[in-house]
Amino acid sequence: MSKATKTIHAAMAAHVSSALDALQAAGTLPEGIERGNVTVEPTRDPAHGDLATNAAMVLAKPAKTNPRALAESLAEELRKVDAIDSVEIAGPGFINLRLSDNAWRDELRAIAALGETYGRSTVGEGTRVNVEYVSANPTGPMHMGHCRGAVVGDALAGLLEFAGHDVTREYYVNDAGSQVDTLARSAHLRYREAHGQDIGDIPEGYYPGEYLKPVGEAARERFGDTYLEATESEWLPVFRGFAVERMIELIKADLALLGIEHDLFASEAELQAAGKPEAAEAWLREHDLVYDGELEAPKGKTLDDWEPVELPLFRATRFGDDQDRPIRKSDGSWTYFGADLAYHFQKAENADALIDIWGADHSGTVKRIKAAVAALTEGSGRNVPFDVKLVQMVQLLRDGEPVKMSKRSGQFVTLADVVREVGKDVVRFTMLTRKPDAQMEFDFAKVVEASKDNPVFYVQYAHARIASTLRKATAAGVAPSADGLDRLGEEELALVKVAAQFPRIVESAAAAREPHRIAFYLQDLAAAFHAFWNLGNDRPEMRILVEDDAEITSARLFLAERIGQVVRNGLAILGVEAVDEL
RNA sequence: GCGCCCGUAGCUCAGUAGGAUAGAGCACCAGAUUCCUAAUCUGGGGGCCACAGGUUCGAAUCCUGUCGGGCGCACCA
Repeated sequence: MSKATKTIHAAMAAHVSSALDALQAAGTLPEGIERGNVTVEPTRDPAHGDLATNAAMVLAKPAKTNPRALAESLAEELRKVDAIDSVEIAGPGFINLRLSDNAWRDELRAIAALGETYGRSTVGEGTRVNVEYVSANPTGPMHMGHCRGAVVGDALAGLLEFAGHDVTREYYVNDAGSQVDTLARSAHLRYREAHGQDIGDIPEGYYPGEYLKPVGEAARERFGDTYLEATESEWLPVFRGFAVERMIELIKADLALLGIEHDLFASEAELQAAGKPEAAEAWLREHDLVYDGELEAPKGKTLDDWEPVELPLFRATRFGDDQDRPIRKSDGSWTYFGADLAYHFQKAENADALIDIWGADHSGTVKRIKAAVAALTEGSGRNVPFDVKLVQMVQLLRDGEPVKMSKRSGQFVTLADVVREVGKDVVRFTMLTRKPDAQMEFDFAKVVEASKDNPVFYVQYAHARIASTLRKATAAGVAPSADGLDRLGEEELALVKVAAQFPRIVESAAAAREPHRIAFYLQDLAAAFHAFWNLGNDRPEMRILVEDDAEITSARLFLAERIGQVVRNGLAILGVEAVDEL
């Protein structure tokens, strides 16, 4: 990023860093000191100034001096910086910085110059991150149980991209397990139905959902009566492939409603056909990470049919798991874990870091798959950071009453229904108004409510207010302009200070891999804007549009336009569209 | 029995890689309204950050233990 467009917080961090360099050059501070803990952040209390650094406190010990003395030298360096108005030492050794009003006005110009790239970061340094999310079994349409993981995964992917990573959005299709046999049988049943046969009630062990009827119809069109009288061993493989293909189309269409499009659908069946699990096993055996052994009977619960069997076991305990894990079943086929392990090896081939988004019900399997990736790192010497993000359940409510769902009868609330009812943007934003590892409620009535209690509305309203004001200004023949920015005072600059935080919020949210922080930030920004707006209620001279003062009006319009820009940029990360009218 | 997640205001939740006097909304109390969008606004009360130790300049945050809640613990997927 060029110096001209360096955002203010980045610039200040750089100034502190240069000041420390100067102290080292002068011998005040020893060379080679670890600065990782040095922070430059906004203060909580405006009385402390705009920014504070803990540098003196953190570095005092390794520098073998006391914090106040070090703070004095550092303060002296920082006073040389133009943008800094005052430097004060406070408390145990905080250095409080107050920036000049012009520095904040410049930030406004920077937002204007950078436009939709304001807040973009290069911290990702182009590292290739693979985010795997959704990965619902291809046996039916998406239901609300999949929704949160889908949104969180997609928003995280967007966030990492914005922070400078090269992101791959991947979906793992579990098309090799026994549930696909069930799908194929259910589809064949509907195929017979489509030929006019009376299939009666859907038997136990079949998927009952209506969504398979069109699949049966399509099968009739494709295959005619070829498989009507055939034996199961003849039609099963055909119907597996056919039904899975249809289900993936269905799922892609559902995801599209949410604005989600994966880069890659990785098939478990193809993975197995390509011999990836065998290759992984061979490699692990070479490195003594897989051996043949017996599992102990599970403790704390009694299994009547427990029999010790020798199986190929992965040494998961070596990487922190509670027991070693079988990669093949006694019949020689792959366990889910065995295939999943190979799948993660495959993903790691084309990525520098892996992230999985899972439902919380899979928490028990986190350790073994983390162990698998750790083993890959150990065996190959290539470090592949791997994160599993668990997403908690969503309780669906309608006016406070739980929405009944029964998977057994095939009656569940589909994602498509919900998106059609409340809209994509409401679903996406609402899913991000709580940190993912906390359970949340989703009330159909509340999420569409037009009040400030509804975060989606509150943020959109800020954007719409700005758009409306700009429209009104245009009609009155006034345009935004940076010419009168000097006229912007304390109240306006308070708003700029919130907006200016956006780039660092992006960086910290990306580092923590927590897209919900963007949603919370946008609420803060919207609140700051609404607060500024409300000043005009009691003080007409504080309104954006001030009659008989074109200069202040233009300057405030310039400000408003920039706030709208930051709101848009934030919403764009989350995949939510900003609206100009409500 | 073991593992993971969680415990912050009456309620729902934040808390920015350990920072200064722990925040917001709802609810409650007291006020405001000829308004660029009142689709509200201003102010106020309200906390042993589950509990007890520890680490350090400093802990809601990190470590240990206890209590309480949730989830998981098969060659399932």
